[in-house]
Amino acid sequence: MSNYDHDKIEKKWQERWRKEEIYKDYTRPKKFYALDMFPYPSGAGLHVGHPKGYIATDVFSRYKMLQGYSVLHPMGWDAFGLPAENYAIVNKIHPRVAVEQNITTFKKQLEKFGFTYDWEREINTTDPEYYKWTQWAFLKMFEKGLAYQSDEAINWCPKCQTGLALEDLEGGVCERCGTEVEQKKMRQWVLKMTAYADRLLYDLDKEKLNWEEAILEQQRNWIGRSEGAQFKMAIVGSEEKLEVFTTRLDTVFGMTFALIAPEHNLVQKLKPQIKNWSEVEKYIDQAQKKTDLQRQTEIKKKTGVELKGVKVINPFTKKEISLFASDFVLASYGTGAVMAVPSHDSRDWDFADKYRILKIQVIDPVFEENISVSNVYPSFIPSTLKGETIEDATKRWRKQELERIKKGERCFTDDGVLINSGEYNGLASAEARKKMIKWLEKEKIGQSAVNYKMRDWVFSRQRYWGEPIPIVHCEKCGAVAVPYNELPLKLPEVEQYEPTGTGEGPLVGISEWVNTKCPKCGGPGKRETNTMPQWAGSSWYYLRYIDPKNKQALVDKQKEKDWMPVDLYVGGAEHATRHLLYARFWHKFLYDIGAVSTPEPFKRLVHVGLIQAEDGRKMSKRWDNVINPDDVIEQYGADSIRLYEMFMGPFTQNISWSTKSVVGVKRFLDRTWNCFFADYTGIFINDEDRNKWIKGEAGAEGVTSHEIEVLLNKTIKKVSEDIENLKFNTAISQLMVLGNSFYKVGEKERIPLGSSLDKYYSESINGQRIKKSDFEKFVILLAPFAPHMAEELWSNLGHDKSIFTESWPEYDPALIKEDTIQLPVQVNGKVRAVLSAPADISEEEAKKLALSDENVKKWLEGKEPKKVIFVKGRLLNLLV
RNA sequence: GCCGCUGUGGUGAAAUUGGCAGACACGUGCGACUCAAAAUCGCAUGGGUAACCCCCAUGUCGGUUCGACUCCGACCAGCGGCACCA
Repeated sequence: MSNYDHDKIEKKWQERWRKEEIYKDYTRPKKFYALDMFPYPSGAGLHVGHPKGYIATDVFSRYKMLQGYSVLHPMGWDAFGLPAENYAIVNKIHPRVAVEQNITTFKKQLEKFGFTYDWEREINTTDPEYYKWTQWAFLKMFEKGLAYQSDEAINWCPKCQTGLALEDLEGGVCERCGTEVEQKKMRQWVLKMTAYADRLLYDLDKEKLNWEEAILEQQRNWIGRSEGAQFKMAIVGSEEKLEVFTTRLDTVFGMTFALIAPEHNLVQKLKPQIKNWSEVEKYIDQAQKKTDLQRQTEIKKKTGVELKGVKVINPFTKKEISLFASDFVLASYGTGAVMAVPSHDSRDWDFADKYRILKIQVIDPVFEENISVSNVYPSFIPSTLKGETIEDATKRWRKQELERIKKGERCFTDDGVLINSGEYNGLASAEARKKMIKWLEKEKIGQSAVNYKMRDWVFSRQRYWGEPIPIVHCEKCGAVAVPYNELPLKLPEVEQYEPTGTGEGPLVGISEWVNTKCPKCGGPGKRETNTMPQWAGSSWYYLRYIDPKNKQALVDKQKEKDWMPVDLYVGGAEHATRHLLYARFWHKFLYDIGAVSTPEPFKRLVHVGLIQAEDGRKMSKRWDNVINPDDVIEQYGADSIRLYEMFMGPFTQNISWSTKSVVGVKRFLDRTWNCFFADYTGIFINDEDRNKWIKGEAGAEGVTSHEIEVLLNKTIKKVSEDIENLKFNTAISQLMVLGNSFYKVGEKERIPLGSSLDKYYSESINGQRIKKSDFEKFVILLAPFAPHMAEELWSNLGHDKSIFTESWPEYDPALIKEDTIQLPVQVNGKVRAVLSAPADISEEEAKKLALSDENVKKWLEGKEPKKVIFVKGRLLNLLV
């Protein structure tokens, strides 16, 4: 026996696992699919934060294996995209070469953790055999009219020199490089994600996704569904109509002007009528020059220009009102024009203030006797003062509101009851909206309508390092799909892959690639030179792991059914509205064409908390605070870093790394080893004695006290539950409690490591030890977290087969209850004594016991308790 | 501004979901072992108090309750998302 040499032992087991492939048993009846968000192999290599999520899925995978599941736990590389390309440009190296190098580094680093990845299923989004199916899916969308070309203005990053999707922006700047984006009109490919908006929203609930509420909420907000009404207003002296969308049709009688986006084409159409055209034109010019960022910083400063000579008729009041062009109206949302009700919309209020426009109050913040509160204020209860009823508080609040509104101090934006609204007076807002929509329908000028914040997915990039879009442009036939049997359409090798800046991709320079035949008519055609965005390959990769070598289909249908949906998906929260939205959309499309069998890809999603540097900042080369896992593994071992990252705090929380704290789990592992296998534990008389214990020979088998037996069973229960709930930190702390108690069994006989042996050998050794089978249960519980040490212990305990062929221990429900408990006794709610008592002690008994306690007597001051509160097995509270 | 999350020792954090606040671990102090140091082992460690009984203590203020880290209300601070979406 010897002390634990983590480096040697971990390498040994990793080697054996690779050889024996014990994880690749896919024949068991129960299946579990554990998925990590695959990394982007950057040049910097891994820091200790990256593997945290991988460790979690690995712990879960090993736990499920021990429970008898076939577990799919794959890994791959998301290697297309701007960062690889920019890295390649800076380092003057081809992106393909850079990616290959980086993957080698990443893989080497990951392998040191002893993960259960099935590397035969490794995928790489830049592999033509992989992106063939990315292109295939695109063509399917093209076939169904879901991939289309558009010339709308889109977000353009002048530094990355490419168009971007809405999801690629962060507060008006490019998410990658932080440059302010511009609006640029250009030809681009767009995926019709909005066609799936409702399903993307409703399936979050309907499919009962076990996702964190925070991420569900982010998706809901991002999709941003608004229900309302859309209607047309006549323009005096013109055939044109002004169509608006509103969620507050109930305020329509308060409309005192209307607003239109400056770039709206109706403005151009009304030019002959507009008396101040030069002024209007100037405003449009200015508005177009503004960046998103400028617009955002100017939120409070509303600007606009009246279209003089244009009058719009409010269909409800038949009154003529003015029309203004203003850049706070978004051309891309709704109809690009809105009705303005200054009394009940804060933006219209600001605008009306500036241009001195009339405000008419049409909503009373009140409820009449015959209208219930919930009808008017579904989510609002005014705060009450001391002793005040809700009714009183509502009245007081209403009075206050009314005064403010009358004084013109307050813009009231909640629902209420209609006033100044003709026949609709007295109706609650919600009811009024319904009736007004009916009226619009009857008059045939409008109807109910739904709008989304989410936009269609701008899908083309004017860059080199991405999947080529498999389309040929033909003068006669237009955009024609590359035939399926010609896929993959390979990305050609080029000398120059720097962006052109012209709005065309760098591929445009390779004439022998660009010039081709039209697949339809055989005439001259030109290939599409835009490439797909980074998010394309990651939108369906989890399907390819299931069937990575398939040449006939994206995934085999039976295999897909066997594994999908993903049972546990772990990754960063930053993907809430990007990857996770795209992947769900892509998946739903594949579902619709019958390629997959489930409407949702990820049944359970957990987001991993970031590991920050010790200084609390993000780990980054820039701050020189990066911790490399290789160094930690070298010093403390893979099991230690695995255990530490799971133990450092709640899994989903951001926590700062602390190298100092790693020694805590390292000590725990060493103690576990030293329990029975250190050179001189003292609890064995000699190696022969130890071997007897291992073989279970009579007289050497040891005893487990009832106390420890209870603790062991409790630990089995807690560790199982905690792993299920990804509460790894408390699972480990429970394992430590159990481990410490094992260690303490032989405490008196244990020799401190490095001590002079003579001194100890003179003392008696009584050979106290626990039963081997109980220690083995503990080792299995530890195995998902510290697999290397568990295997080594297991083999030292006399087993030939891997510990992962064993089964997860079950607890005995009879043995998780303690016989005696520490019963707290309170007097007037304060603990005055803690008494040892049988767990099932009755109230009478407990009271008797408590009344005999000195300290309890003292606090009772001789009085008889007026009331006794007894919670069985919990506490006793005496009130006097 | 709107939406969501979080606030507990010197530090990372626990708390069976309303029942002994601080499990487990880091750090620190003292002790054992050692010529010495490291490692290892033991004891202590929220604050007040010399100390016990005790008193105070889970961001702040209030409420419900026999009893609140936990539930309710208001506020404060921090983090994340969205941001003129009509």
